Amino acid sequence: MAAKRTGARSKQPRRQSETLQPEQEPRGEPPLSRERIIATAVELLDAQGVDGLTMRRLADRLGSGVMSLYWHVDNKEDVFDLALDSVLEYRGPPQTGESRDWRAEVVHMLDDWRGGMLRHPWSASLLPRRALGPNILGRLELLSKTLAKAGVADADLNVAIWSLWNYVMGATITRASFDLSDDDRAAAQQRLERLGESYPTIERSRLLLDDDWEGTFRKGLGLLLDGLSSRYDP
Amino acid sequence: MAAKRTGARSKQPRRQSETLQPEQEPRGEPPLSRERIIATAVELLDAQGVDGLTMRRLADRLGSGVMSLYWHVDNKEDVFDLALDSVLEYRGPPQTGESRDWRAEVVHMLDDWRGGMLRHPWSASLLPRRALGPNILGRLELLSKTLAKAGVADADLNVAIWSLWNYVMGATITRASFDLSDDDRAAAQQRLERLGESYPTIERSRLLLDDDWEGTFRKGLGLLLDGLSSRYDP
DNA sequence: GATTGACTCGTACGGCGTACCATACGATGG
DNA sequence: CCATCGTATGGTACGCCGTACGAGTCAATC
Repeated sequence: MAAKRTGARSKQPRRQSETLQPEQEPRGEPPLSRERIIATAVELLDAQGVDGLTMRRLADRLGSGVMSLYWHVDNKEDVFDLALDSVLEYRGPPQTGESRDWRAEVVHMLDDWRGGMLRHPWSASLLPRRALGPNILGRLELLSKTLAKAGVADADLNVAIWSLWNYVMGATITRASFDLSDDDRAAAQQRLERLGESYPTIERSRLLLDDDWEGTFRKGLGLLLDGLSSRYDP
Repeated sequence: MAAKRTGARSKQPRRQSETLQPEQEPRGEPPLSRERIIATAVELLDAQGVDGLTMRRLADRLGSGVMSLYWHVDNKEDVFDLALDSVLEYRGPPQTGESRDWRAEVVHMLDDWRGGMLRHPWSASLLPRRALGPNILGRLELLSKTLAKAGVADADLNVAIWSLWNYVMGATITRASFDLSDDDRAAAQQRLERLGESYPTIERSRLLLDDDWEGTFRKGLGLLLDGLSSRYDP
């Protein structure tokens, strides 16, 4: 059976010229490492989306063999977990630690969280399906601490946190998905126009064409925090 | 080439006995149809999750060849779209149409929406990634109409709708994901205990062990609607 | 009887994740 | 100096996937 396989262009074995000493890394690729794998995975995910990440492509980008990856990571799920956590780091609010009110602090962290996920649109929909990594737990801890300091009673703390979580996740997943396919909105608009009589109200309000994601997010978050405030610090 | 394939138990060509008229469908499998394919896909998704649905398994369950499916559906994505929409139908509020206040109406629809998705836990995380089908558009239209009738100004309508959407989607996706893996929570608890010092507040509030999803959902939704009410019908 | 259109499905292709195994190489220590 | 061993690399192969292609069956029609 003659191999019909594609190129597999032989990579010559590093031995390019013995007179020229190897310097450090002219172009022979730095060695594999967990960190480099994750960074490259994030690049690949940003460029090609969730389905675009395959172990083969990842190895290609790294200039290595596929199976070499498995020395550094357990499996593909592991790559997802690590890439996801790497994108959720939080450096904290910009100013001094004490001068701001709890509401500004909360809004800043949530906004930064959402921003990080939107810069890597594959991340939002991945987050709920994976175990919670250290960075997202850190954000929850900070949120928890801020709200507690603001006077939210222990009994109501979890409701408040999960409500904010739900809102941010829903907003970001929705936004990231719509972002990926602008034509979906065109298609939806067309469908709406064809079936105009079926959906008069959302057609009139141009719900699906609303472009002001940022503003809508902030205002909705405001509604939620209003609900919180009216209950806990009238 | 001897067929090494599995069973493929030859379906005799319906011609079983000309004296006995064919009844309707003794056990020869009803014929393939778009509807039967979708119903079976939903069964399979419920039983095995998103990754459990493959065209081969689907065909197996239907007692047909794999490629026969492609006469009735375009491709696997099509199957997802149809299965998803089939799960999002809304039959409306239980009582007479006029007597209830807008808030009860909204809560009922959103609760029913969430319930439907949780009965099919694969559906929630699928919804944002696919084009909006007629059933979910119908829900948005109803929501839109109810809020408009309740006095929400046109300019604020989209913010209100998207906020509710975000909240419901976030809550349901999160819940459905946690549902799938109870051990995630055990693992998270363990991690929290090992790293107790890193996350004291969320450990103390037992955030990740909170079991009252239903109650948390309702209370958070209450917060959001409070924010809405305080603005639009003080 | 020939033709057509609706429907079914076997085969095959390219791609996937990853198990298994052979290899290469620096450090160790006899 | 050679043997051994831990670290790291990667080729091959297996079983699974989605689906293109084209051959087949069968009822209705001419």
